Amino acid sequence: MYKILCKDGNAKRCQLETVHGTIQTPVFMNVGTVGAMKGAVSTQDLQTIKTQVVLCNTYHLHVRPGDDIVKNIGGIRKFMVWDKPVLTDSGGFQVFSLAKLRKIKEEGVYFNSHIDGRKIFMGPEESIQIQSNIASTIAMAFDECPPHPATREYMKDSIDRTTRWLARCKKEMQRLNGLDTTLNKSQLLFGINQGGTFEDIRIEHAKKITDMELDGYALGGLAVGESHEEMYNIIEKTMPYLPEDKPVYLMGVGTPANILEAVERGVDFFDCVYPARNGRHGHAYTNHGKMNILNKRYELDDKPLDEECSCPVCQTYSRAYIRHLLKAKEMLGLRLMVTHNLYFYNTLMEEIRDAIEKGCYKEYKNKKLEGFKEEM
RNA sequence: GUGGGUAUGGCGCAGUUGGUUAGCGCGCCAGAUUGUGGCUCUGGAGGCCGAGGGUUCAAAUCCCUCUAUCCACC
Repeated sequence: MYKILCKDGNAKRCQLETVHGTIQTPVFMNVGTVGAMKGAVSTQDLQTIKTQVVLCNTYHLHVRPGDDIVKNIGGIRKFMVWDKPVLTDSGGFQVFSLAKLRKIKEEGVYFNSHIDGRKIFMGPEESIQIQSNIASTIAMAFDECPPHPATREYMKDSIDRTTRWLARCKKEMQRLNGLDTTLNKSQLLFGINQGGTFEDIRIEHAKKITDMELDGYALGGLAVGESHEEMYNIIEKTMPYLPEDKPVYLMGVGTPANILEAVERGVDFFDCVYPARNGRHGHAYTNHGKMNILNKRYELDDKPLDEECSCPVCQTYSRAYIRHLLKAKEMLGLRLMVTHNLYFYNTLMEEIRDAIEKGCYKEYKNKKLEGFKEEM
């Protein structure tokens, strides 16, 4: 079901066939943590901005509305009215991002809910059960995303536990996919490689999880504070130890430049909160770099966010108007910014796929990176 | 008209018994943010403290006059 269509250097143009449709890679998954894109972007809007996969979060959906409710309604895709693939993150990242609200034990993680403080236990089995209830297309293994920097000792203990958790995830997934009551019996499971910036730990871990024969693999624990060079180095050093006939997902990354570099090193899947979060905060991504629309210089600017962009927002609204909406804290401003940014990212991925097919990825990448450095 | 209150950056306010370069919130101007808590954080600009005079080594702070404004009463 995962096919390599062509390669250009290490850059891969592939497709992943799933029960919910075929994903063309490299792909940027659009983050909709609680079953909704932030910024009032509807799943109807997603059709026009070329979204292929929506990423939801296990922990967040478990806390609210509850995965039992999602299952009762018929799964997350029916719930949010989105018939294409959905990937659920396992809650592993919340081990990192909600560090003050949790305790890690061998059996799993004890959280205090960020909503009402109540105790929540999530281990590998629970995470997979929740993801099965949500009925996403792809489930992620429950891991620990270790902090950066971390000592060698901490990192070794952490990835050993993550490996043990992965075995439990796989076992639970096999059990659930065999039950008649399961909504998506073809749910895929991706394992997550960890090891921080320690090359040898990364490689050792990559070998171990490759042996466990999962449907796909992810590089986790990157873009958590290390430099870009360290991140690119880890990708380069680790990729040879992950199977080439399986998709690879670089979790939580990143900027358009990060994505261009990672694709060149063979990565298929990406996701990042940047286009949505930075959009809400006034940053528009354009072919000429990142623009802070809140800056005074755009007060009277009647040009679109990006003159080379053909998204519905750029066809209609001016920088000055969008700036005004954000200043006035109008919801429409957030929506227009996020819509444009997601369209920009999705279009970037389309161009990347096209460049790989044409065998001119390197030239495309360099030209693109030059453009990002230009001043508006 | 009488009595009382208040005048401090664009707005709203702190400024202790007078004591070094007058603070705070919002706003403004910038910057961060990488498997999302519609957040949060970090910088920066901007004030002859209503006007004039006096007391004092020293006044946003005490005294006098004026101006503006608010409240109550006639």
